[in-house]
Amino acid sequence: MAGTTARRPLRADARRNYERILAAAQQAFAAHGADASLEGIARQAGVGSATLHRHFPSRRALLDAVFHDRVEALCARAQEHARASEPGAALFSWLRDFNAYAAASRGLVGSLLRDGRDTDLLQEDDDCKMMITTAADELLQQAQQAGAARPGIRTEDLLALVSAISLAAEDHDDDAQAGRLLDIAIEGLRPHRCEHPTSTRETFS
Amino acid sequence: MAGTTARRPLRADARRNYERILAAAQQAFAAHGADASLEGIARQAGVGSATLHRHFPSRRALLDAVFHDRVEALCARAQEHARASEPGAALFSWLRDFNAYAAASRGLVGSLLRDGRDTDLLQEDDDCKMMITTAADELLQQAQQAGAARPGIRTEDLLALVSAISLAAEDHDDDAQAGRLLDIAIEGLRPHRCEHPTSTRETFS
DNA sequence: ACACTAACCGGAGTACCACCCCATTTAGCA
DNA sequence: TGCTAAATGGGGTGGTACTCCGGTTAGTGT
Repeated sequence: MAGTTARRPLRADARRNYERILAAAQQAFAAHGADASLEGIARQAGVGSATLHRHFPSRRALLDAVFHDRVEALCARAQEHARASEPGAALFSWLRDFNAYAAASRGLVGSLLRDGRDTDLLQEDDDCKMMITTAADELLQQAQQAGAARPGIRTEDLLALVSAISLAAEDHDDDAQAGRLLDIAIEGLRPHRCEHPTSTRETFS
Repeated sequence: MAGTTARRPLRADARRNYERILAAAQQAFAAHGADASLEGIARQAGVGSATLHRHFPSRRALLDAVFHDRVEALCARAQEHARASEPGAALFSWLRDFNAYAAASRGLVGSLLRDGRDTDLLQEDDDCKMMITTAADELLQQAQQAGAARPGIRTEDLLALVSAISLAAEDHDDDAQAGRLLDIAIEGLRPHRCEHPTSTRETFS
């Protein structure tokens, strides 16, 4: 199930066009945001619009493909953080990474985290969201167990919050703002220090 | 300057059409979000699309007009809160009001708070954003002076954060989520209680 | 080397959309 | 009641997403 890659080797010309479209889309999304013209991407790639729509049935699918590598890298960093730092620092550092990745590739968050339920068809290849959710979930749980994050927080809310922040900063094209908003959010994720003066000190070994 | 209303009495039929468009837009935005078809709104209002574009040069202008009353009411509530509660509670209650208003009228936040700098023309009648900014600024400053909110926070960031939250919850159409995210954000706005044990006690009279 | 077939292509077509031009209509006033 | 400036909206332009289908080509079997 979930046969995202290579159900059959794909003919040489098809693969060539696929790559061209991907390259053009990467440029276009970077230049004009996630709602760049698909028609224009096809033109730029030197293929007919039908070809684009055949390879990528929805704009969402195209964005997914374009950002797949980046998302993979981001999730890899989550594991690095988890290995290198204590749980709280790992989570918070990763959130900043998330923000940085979002700022570096416009439209990534807006399209990847935005729920796909408005599109009538179910996303079969929604790896990106899945990957990020898994990564976030692990970091959050570990942080919560270590007492570095409030226990009430849900993974979906955490992701919604940081992606909302990245999206907002993107709209205002103010990268510094994302950092400031993230500061506030992170402060809000921390446990209330004065209310539980006992349990927040030790680090579980 | 800033002649937003009635530069000349406006002919009777013009005003009639203006109102019709406004009513149709209100319905359409509620039903299909802020990116409802303007063409459709004109059709629904029984006027030509040119008439719509004459009265409202940009989608933004139409949204501004549609939500003007609601924004006014929201700002009025800010003053009520300021009068009735202590500064911190006033600010936080108002943020929840903000969220509730946003949830009640889809597209309000997304369009009103989204910076207009992508549209080439300057907004001459951007009352809504101005009004909200003013209201938020006052509540925030009072809360900060009373030590109920961290001093580093900027009004623009506060608004960006809460509107991002409302927007995110709107996208997921999950009203409860907005509340949870707001909880986190508000916690992040509060001063670090343990770090400044001295100055947070007295209330400026 | 060649032919055959399924995979693949892309131009042309449909159905939307925002926005504008300008000939026509109409409200308000003398 | 007649005049004129204000207001109208049909229709045009140029853009978008997405689909159909006749033609082309890659890969395979012989």
